Amino acid sequence: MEIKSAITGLSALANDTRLAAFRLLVQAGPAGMAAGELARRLAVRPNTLTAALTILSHAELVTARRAGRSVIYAARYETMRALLAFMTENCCANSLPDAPGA
Amino acid sequence: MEIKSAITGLSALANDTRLAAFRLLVQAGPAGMAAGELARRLAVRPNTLTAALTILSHAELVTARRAGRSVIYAARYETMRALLAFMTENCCANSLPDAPGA
DNA sequence: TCCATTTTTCGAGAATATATGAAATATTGA
DNA sequence: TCAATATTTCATATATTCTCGAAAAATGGA
Repeated sequence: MEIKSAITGLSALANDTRLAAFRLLVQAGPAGMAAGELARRLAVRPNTLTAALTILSHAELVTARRAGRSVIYAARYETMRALLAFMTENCCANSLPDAPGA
Repeated sequence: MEIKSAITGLSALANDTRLAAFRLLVQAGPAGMAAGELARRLAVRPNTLTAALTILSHAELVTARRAGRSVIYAARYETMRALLAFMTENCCANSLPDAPGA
């Protein structure tokens, strides 16, 4: 993962609504969750949630698929895994395992 | 780590200058690096770097100590470790190990 | 087709973030 | 004390982010 992608991912998750939405989607698993259901659980307006999901989607942290009238969103685990790997490898170098400054 | 701290940390790292500064500090190890040296390597103005370091410091991702005329900054590995742990546990639930959606 | 449901798009405004020049502060040594 | 070095603070201008109401678009069923 490149720095640019990492910052996009970090930015996407660095927001209450988006982080909460992503966590719910992770819990929901591959089956995902409808946008409306997400909005209800997070107590945010539909259009606000759409904005949040658009940003998460642009960061490739979620996918969207239509099912009837609903749009089902699901977490993209691979991207999250790549982001965590980047942070561990590039930001923690080989420092964290030994914890020299902890 | 609480959600609030996680978002503070994610926000702090979600910026080119700050992420680059943090990476340099991680590479520098516990010895840290002077603000001026960081500014030179990152090719940013001193006051811009101060702003970046202030945000990282507020997120408890770096520490500062004065050494003569210089101020030495160092990465706080413990906070970074806690942030990664939070992201792994709370955002990836138990999903990532099995990679059901990858 | 008509209507209800679900989600998205649009436009606007408030709030926040970012980078800057200039000035101020802290430290050292002559 | 004075000057040089290193960093921070301040005020500001620009840019971006965030949320919202209203309207539009997509879908399914009567």
